[in-house]
Amino acid sequence: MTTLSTKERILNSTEKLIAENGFAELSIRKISQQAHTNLAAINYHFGNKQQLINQVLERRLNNLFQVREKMLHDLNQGDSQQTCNLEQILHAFIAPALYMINDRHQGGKVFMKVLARAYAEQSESLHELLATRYTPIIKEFAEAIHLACPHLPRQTIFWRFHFIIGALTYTMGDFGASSLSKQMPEAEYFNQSVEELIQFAVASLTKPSAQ
Amino acid sequence: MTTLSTKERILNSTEKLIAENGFAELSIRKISQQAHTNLAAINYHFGNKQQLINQVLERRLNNLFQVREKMLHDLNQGDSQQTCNLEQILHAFIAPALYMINDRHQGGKVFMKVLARAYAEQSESLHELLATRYTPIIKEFAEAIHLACPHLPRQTIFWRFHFIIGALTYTMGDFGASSLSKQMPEAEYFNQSVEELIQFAVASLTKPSAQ
DNA sequence: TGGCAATTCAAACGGTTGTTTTAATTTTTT
DNA sequence: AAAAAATTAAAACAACCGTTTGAATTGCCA
Repeated sequence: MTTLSTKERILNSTEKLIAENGFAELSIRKISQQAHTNLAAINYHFGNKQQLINQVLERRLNNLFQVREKMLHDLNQGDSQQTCNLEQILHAFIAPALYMINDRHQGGKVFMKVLARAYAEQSESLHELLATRYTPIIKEFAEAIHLACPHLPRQTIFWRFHFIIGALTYTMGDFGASSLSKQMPEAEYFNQSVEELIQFAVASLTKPSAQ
Repeated sequence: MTTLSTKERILNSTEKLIAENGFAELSIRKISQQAHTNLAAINYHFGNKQQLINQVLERRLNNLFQVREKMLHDLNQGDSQQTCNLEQILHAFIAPALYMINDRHQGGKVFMKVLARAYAEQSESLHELLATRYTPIIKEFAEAIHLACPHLPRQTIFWRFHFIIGALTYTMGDFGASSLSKQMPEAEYFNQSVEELIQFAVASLTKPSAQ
């Protein structure tokens, strides 16, 4: 166990508290207590509560989208035709998010609940973050899917990709609370959910659109 | 405009405030103000804040699941084989939720955001409500899907139905906040989302599992 | 080692929170 | 019309909220 800086301890504690009790019960007093620091340290390091929450989101989202983008680009690199397997594309989008959950050391498991909650709260800062910084990557993925699924109209792809993101977000927030997880070891449940979600996404994009 | 009872006005105001600002900013003072009543009226009619929130959830969920169940049973009635069209089954599950959103008079549009937020907050009362009262209906739907999709193992169906519920929940919470909606009239956007989501769900259950 | 900057700390600020109490008012019943 | 019950209202409760202030402490560079 390495010693963490005050700033890091505050970020980790905030993440944990949001995941456990939601935004409604979050207070900087509880945060400072959990982080074994003083109340004023939060305002000193982050300005105010909202900016602290923003940094909790940014810290991990930057990493997540970076990994996704790298995995997608590595696919294009290997395939000279610029068109790659649909399953690989969806893997590049879904797996980093779920692997993040399983990585206990980085605390990603905790963060994914934070992310799901921020979605639901329609946090302005999160919406802005996604709209400004991450839409380019989302569009890159949509474009790659379009190349892999020429049988589907562009608009249908946007819709279905939207729904896939929904299923992913919902599943991430559900981890640890699902009744299914009690029927098998957690690790097995996790691995299965990754595989099932990817297969689900592939299936949803494979069948030609009706009409 | 009929005159509503104090109790109804409190329920409606609570629903609206959660939908607009989330649970984090919800206070019974804002509720009583919006409902044009006194602060103490809330505790008088509902006991405390949490019980009020529970009733907000129950009021509409009871109706939603009732409609879903009726539509599913009507399908089984008409089809003597007990096996009915997959699209019809998914329509019976998805459409009532989205129609609820579009029904302004009943305020369902507002409620669906509340529901999406309660999901994300992992509200204990909501989880209990879903686990005790509504799992039977969920299982009925899963069983109907199983009959309509004999090519898929039972467990795969449970997974994919779970993901479909995720996509539905995510979409419901997204209404009014999506950037897509700005590109076309709201009514058209709504109708299209219903159709696209059903087609998405059908597609995800049509392709045989990859094994 | 002295001095300067960065950080931590305790204390207090004004406001808001959910809930309770007590009195006034309305509605219903006798 | 009188009495009883149900409902609304105003006021106060203690507890907690996010933020600020100013002094104490630490770490770092000269």
